[in-house]
Amino acid sequence: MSNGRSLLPMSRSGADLALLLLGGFRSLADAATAELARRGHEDVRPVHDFAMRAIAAGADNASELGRRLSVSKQAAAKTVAVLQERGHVTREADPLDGRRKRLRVTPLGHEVLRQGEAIFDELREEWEQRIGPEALATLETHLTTLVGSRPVRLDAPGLPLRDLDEPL
Amino acid sequence: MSNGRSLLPMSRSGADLALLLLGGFRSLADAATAELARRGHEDVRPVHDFAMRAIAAGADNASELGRRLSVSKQAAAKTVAVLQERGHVTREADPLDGRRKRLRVTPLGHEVLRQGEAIFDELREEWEQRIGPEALATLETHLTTLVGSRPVRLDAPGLPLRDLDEPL
DNA sequence: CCAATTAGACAACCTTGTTGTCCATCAACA
DNA sequence: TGTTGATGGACAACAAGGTTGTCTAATTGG
Repeated sequence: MSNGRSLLPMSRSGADLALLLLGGFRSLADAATAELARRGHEDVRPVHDFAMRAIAAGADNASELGRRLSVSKQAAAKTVAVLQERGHVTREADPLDGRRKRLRVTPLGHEVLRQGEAIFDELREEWEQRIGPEALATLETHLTTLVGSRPVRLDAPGLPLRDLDEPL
Repeated sequence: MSNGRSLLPMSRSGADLALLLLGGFRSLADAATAELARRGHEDVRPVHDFAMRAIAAGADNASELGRRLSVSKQAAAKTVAVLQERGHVTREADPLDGRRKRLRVTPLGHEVLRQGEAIFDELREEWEQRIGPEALATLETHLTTLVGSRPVRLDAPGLPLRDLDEPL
């Protein structure tokens, strides 16, 4: 009686659960990336969205961004470089601190953020229609309980968790 | 009554849902990788586990492995190379087909698989204890409905989905 | 028997991370 | 004021895990 439902033909292994979660994420992320591309914003990945969001939320220099994203400042700087190249953020010298380059999300960047958000919300609604709003809400509640609010890194699943540049 | 629970301070955005799913996966995967390392199997990532499982399940050459993992045969070959180097799989000439190198999971490889499975199952049990077995089962059922049984790729979330080597 | 397909090797490259080093600037304190 | 330490950023080198493209050898099918 280790499992009262052993008659149902469904996955009960921990590994399958993990794959299911990953599959869920990828479904959403891939669909969103594709849709964003269709709307004219090529090659915007979750990482970019996430980074812009952090910048908009106050991480206005590369080092700070790295800290928020739990990533080295060098990695953050690289991401910033591509965002800048695409015109999604600007970098200008900080008049108050000669070391800093102040980051700001451009109107174009904000537009991308807005559309990304809308697309994710549409996808979520689709899911609501498929399993019902209550079921989805419950799922979210439980996941929140399980995952907690630890910061989530967006990079490749399976990288070793290491100490980062200048740890807190 | 668009949402009967609007008083609860929880996420209702599609992006948060995605992050929650990713967070769930990473929680499990990171914990499993760490625990596996603690048990003496350093640096075994989900990709390796997944690949070994496919090999054990019959993908006994690199090209076939690539197909099963939805990855180019070259990428599969690289993975095989590290598995071989670690003594988790062997590669020997196929006597029936001079082109093929037949892959086989070694006893050590099987041991890693076994332990990995056990660890994931333990993690799942932990989750069961935190939200209850029924809740977790429901969550799995719903997720299965939503993501279906499409093959899930384990690589970095956010890579563009492209046509692969020698498409089906 | 020849043409097409397939397995694998090899090389070059991309992306997104990581270190490590180095310099300029700021902040703090004797 | 001046030295010392911390911080921001740039640059280079490298790793992991993907991708393509090209090439050879072996097998398979007409």
